[in-house]
Amino acid sequence: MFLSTSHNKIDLKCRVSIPASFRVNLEKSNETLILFKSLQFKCIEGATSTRMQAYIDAIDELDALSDDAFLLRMMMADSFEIKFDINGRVVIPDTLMNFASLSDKAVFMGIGQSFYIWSPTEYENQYMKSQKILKEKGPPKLILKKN
Amino acid sequence: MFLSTSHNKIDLKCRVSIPASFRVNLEKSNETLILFKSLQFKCIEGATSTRMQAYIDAIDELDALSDDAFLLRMMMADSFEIKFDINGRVVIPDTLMNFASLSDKAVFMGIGQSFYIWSPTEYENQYMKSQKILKEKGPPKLILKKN
DNA sequence: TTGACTACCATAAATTCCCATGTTATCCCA
DNA sequence: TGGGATAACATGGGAATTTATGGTAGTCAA
Repeated sequence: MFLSTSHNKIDLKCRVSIPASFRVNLEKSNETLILFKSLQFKCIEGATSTRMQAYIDAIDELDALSDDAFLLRMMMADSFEIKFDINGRVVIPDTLMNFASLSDKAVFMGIGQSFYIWSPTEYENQYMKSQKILKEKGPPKLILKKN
Repeated sequence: MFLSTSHNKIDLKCRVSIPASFRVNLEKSNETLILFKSLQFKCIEGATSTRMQAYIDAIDELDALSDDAFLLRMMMADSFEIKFDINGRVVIPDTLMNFASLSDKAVFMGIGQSFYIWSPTEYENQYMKSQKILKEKGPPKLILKKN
């Protein structure tokens, strides 16, 4: 489970510490980390190789000739298998730095099965948006049910 | 089941004892504790990892672009897997301290499947509110499900 | 030989672990 | 039933570890 949010620094070599709890999560399940462009947002998504496979399988379910499938494949093509240094840092590939408009700060946001890496401003926007939706529409139905 | 209410101290390191009965509850079922921002109140909610996993699984079931999925992912970002120290204390993450306006006292309130952590003043407010509703509207109609 | 990349070392700050202590609750036996 | 012994609990503090991050030296390729 990837949970919680943390703000880490990106240095001049595009190195950044992956939050310890995320790392532990990967080590526990003995998984490698994949970074790729989010399909929905202007951010990087991080997931285990297993989870990545699930995405790829989902694409196969689509009509192979459809525009959707085409777009998804193009997005997936920019995915990277990431190695850690001895201190738990990774280097974020240029392509992804640009895609997510990252410079010197990264916001790591655990969303359960995977996590997002945002630029601080983009993160702020999304957070505000969530607060607005929550105010207007209230919490998701399933939350209310289980209480 | 989490039941009863208790008032505990939060120290300078943001540590607080989880009421023993709650702890026993978690240990018995061999669960880890998750703390997160309540979607309905200005308080922290505590739940088991199993329960949280159910929410995570639910995200995949939803339309990935829907508001509900969006809110649930945000909820994960504001959730923390919490470890106990040898004395049954936990550290409350800064984000949650701020969200619930906690400083040096916490009110633990068991509500069955999960529990709330309030600041004393916020707890007082909610309690008064419940008393007022009870007076005006009378007790709630409760329909029990058959097992 | 330069530039990019990788592996490793160093350090300060934050976090975790564990021991100590007072207080409350529980037990047990007269 | 009273009261002392014992255990459980809540809380404080300090030592040890982990984490995030800066830096340097070595490696490979152009």
